[in-house]
Amino acid sequence: MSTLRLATWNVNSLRVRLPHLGEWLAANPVEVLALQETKIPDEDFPREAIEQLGYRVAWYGQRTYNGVALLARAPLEDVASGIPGFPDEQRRVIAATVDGVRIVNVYVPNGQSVGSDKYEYKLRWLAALRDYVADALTRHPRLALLGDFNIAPEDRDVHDPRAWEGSVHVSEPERAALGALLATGLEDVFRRFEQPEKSYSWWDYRMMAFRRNAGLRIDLILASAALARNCGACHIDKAPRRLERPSDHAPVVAGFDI
DNA sequence: ATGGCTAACATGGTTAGA
Repeated sequence: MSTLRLATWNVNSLRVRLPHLGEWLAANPVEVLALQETKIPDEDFPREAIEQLGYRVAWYGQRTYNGVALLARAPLEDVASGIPGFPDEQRRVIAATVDGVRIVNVYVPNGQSVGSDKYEYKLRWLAALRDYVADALTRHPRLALLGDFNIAPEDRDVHDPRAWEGSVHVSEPERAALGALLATGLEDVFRRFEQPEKSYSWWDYRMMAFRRNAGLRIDLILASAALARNCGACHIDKAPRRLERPSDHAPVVAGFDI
């Protein structure tokens, strides 16, 4: 029996956030960390800088946009990039098996605005992800799907549900797509535990949104039943959002007995 | 009021994020 701590963090440029990443991992030596929006082409990935922090790493990135990486203390096995059968130039998914647990790290498309081409892409992308995860679950009973989902699951995950009503990140089709993901046999482990009211993981850079706690909870850790039942804790760490030049997202952490 | 910040790319203004 050991503890597997999983974390997810949209760093909004790994280059800019490397100092924060080093500080955070020193204080929070999780076993696995899923990063999104690395914004670095594969050939320029700062592998040595990550390894010096004591982690192995697998990455799948591109210039300027998107990009994901998986950091782990233990070896990353059966690394897979993208969604099989869903050709996509945008690099948003990387998966690996760590300590016998399948980890799928996702950066779900933003969707821009309801009805836009990007919104339609987001829904198509989520449908493909559902099929991918459903298939993976048949081979990996212990599976975690974590990352930036760009969907607030419920109104309590939104600072001002009235203002956001019907808009991208909360619209009914997006929430239905998240529901279809959960229906494959996954659970949002954050809600297994008592949490502070108005818990969010993202705050706009503008209008002093962080100081006003005007945020959304869109960064999630979903676990299969076999994994979720052994989840001992889950929390959002707001500390890095208070630093100088922060990411607009905060890390989310969950611990599992495996 | 569709702005407001931040990052990338480029080296000033556009694109994108959420």
